[in-house]
Amino acid sequence: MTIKEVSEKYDITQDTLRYYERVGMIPAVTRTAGGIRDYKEKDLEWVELAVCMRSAGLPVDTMVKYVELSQIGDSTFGERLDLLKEQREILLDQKEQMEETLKRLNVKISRYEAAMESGKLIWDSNKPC
Amino acid sequence: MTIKEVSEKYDITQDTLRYYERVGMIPAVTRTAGGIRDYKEKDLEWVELAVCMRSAGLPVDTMVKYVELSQIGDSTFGERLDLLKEQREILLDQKEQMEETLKRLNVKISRYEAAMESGKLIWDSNKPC
DNA sequence: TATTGACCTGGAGTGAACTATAAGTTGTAT
DNA sequence: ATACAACTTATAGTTCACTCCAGGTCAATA
Repeated sequence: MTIKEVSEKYDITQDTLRYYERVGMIPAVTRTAGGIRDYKEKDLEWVELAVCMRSAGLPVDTMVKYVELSQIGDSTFGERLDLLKEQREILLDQKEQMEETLKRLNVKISRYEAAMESGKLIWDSNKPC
Repeated sequence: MTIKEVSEKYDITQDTLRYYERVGMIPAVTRTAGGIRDYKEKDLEWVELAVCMRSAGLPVDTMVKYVELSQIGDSTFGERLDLLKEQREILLDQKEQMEETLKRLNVKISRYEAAMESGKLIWDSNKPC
């Protein structure tokens, strides 16, 4: 699969795909004799994982670390498991923070809707809401 | 309340507080005769809102827009409501994406745990998991 | 009144994650 | 064989959200 096809499949730019490979967020991609990238099944799986993790805000550094450990081999199982668990904790915290903010947004939206309906303010106008 | 106290209360730096004010993410803070910031109740509420929204990843620009609309007055109610609803949609999407990633992390973690227990791999070692 | 520490502004610097550019190579269609 | 699009690398530039610094002002204390 060419870089163009992969970029379309996962909706990221070719530049980003090359960047991910360059910094080690995915292992070296299979190449043709001429040096052109030819993404195989295993390459695609790494890309898919990278895209998924980045879309949740997981730092590039962390994925790089994970890939490095994977390249070393079975001896790094424990470390990889620790890394994954740590990231899960971070994501859970972020999710909670997001839910907190969503709750606030909902309160504000309700107030605005009530205010628009009744045609008048129901809170001090120089305060945020 | 001094900037030092506010920075401690909300656990952000004084520089960040000044930055938020400078870019308009919070309205101009009350000052003493000598020009020193003296955060009043309404200032604190704006700070608190800013911190909450930022912690969920809402862009600074968006908060700036919201503050600008608020300064204009009641005529911008509709626009503010639209802005809040739009941000809610974005946050909900992000939350979904996060849940997706969490699910993946959980699958990976389970596999690693199973592999460590049984002492052997249960997936192709050159694939991500 | 002098010193000291907290505060002020304007502007420059930083780190993360891309994103763009230039100059060259590969591969395909005529 | 030649044109030309799609690829390659190395490197520089951009955006976002801070973060730091220099040089100056304000205010409480000895």
